[in-house]
Amino acid sequence: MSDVTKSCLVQKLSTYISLDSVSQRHLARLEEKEQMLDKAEIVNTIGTTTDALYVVKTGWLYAYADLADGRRQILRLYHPGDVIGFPDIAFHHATATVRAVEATCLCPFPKTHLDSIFRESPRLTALLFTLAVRDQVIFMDLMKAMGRMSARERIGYLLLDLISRLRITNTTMTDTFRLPLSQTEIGDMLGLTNVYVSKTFRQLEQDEYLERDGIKVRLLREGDLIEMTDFYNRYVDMDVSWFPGQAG
Amino acid sequence: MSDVTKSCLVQKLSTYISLDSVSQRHLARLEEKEQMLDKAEIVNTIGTTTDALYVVKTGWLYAYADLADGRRQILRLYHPGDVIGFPDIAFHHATATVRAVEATCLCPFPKTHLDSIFRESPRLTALLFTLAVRDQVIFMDLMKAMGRMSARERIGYLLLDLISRLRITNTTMTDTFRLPLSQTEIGDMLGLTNVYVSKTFRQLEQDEYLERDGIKVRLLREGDLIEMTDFYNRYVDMDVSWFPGQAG
DNA sequence: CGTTTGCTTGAAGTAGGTCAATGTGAGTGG
DNA sequence: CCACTCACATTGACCTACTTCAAGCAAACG
Repeated sequence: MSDVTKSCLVQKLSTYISLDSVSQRHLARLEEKEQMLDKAEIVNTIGTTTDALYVVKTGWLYAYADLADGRRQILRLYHPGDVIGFPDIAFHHATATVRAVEATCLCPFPKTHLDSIFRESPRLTALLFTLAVRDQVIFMDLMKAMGRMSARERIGYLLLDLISRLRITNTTMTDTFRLPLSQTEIGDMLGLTNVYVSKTFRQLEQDEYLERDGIKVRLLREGDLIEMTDFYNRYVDMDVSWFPGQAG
Repeated sequence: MSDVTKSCLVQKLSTYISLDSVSQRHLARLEEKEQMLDKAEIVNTIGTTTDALYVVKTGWLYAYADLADGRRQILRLYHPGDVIGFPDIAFHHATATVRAVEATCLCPFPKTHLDSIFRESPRLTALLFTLAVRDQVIFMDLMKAMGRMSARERIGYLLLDLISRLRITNTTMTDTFRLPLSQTEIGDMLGLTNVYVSKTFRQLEQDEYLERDGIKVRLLREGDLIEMTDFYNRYVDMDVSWFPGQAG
């Protein structure tokens, strides 16, 4: 049982619903194997075929796509307890390249493990489905930021999103968190240049929205940031009331 | 049976997998009722609670979010055969406002109908899950466009996405389609102003990428547009090979 | 200890925004 | 059938948020 309780995946999913033993057994199968990655190492390349998904055990990663002329868009970030590769189960070829931000530990598992979850655990299925559509909502929030917000607002939005995600599993976290992304990477997430990210960060610092200390960021006026960016925390407040009941 | 074959939902889903009679019966339940909407009428407002989802029978609609100062982002478009409201099943409150682009017919159904699909039809569940993650991929494609592409590229991307979606159900369509969106709405989808949308459209016309005739658009050099925008058609090429088999 | 990677800062350029005027077709009431 | 309105498209002049280019610096790293 200690193995199960150590799993970030189980820990993350448990914050939403209680997991019966059948569900826990299904989830445990997803973390049977381990694979270590160095900083900047690539998990899977866009356009290649792959049968594997991954549970993130430690470290941050991101999925991105390149344009022909070198422009790059980072599409999503993965933290411990997240599953990499759901989008790819819908297609024959990987739709994005995934790269490790830092040294990382992953647990690969085959697509077919999902199949058995769909057949045997309606409750877990409902949760996975709900998380998939919740991710859609989070993408739409981000689209609102990218389409209609200034650089300052976008960066504020990103910081709020990050701290909210980290709080899912780290309930003791207050206003400070580790941000292991370079400013070029932040720009590639938000559609900005590294130069302007730097300038905007300095401004936010000067206006006392935040403090930085190396890789650490401290949000000084989170409430003001929330108001500035019209931020809504999608990581709490999920509706699980309609889920099918627990299996025996 | 003629009722079932007339359903855009069944028609759309049938292009991906064969639907057994159990699945068809489940889907038929989603279109038992009908509701008409006028142009510009609102389906549900952001922040309100709702128990209903909707199958689109005829007409276009869109979901959007407003910022405090009047800026607006259109988040997604709905066409006949699409389901409105999946994102909302994850939350207690609606995450966006949905409005009819033109006169529209919807079929409302309660969340609980999904529950029974999850329990009784693993194959349909797998399809719905796959469509949800496919939508994620489409959002990420759009994010790439919004984050890293010029106005010209973004508009090209939108036109390609639209024509590809329309081709799912209208297999005879060639290079011309009806575009009932105003330039303000197109701008609100792509993070541009109506003024610049107008200027960019004129340029695209002048460079002979397209022709316009009132509400109709004709793509003259679709291949060049695809290359320009690095477009990948996500509406074909889905992987359904891993789905659970058909029920009896 | 040289090299690389990332952050900062400034100067100059540009894609797209803002503002404002004009045109135009679709509806609507008389 | 006409006059009026209204929503939408177009166009031009001007503006600015962000980019590009370039240089200098600090920290990490082999």
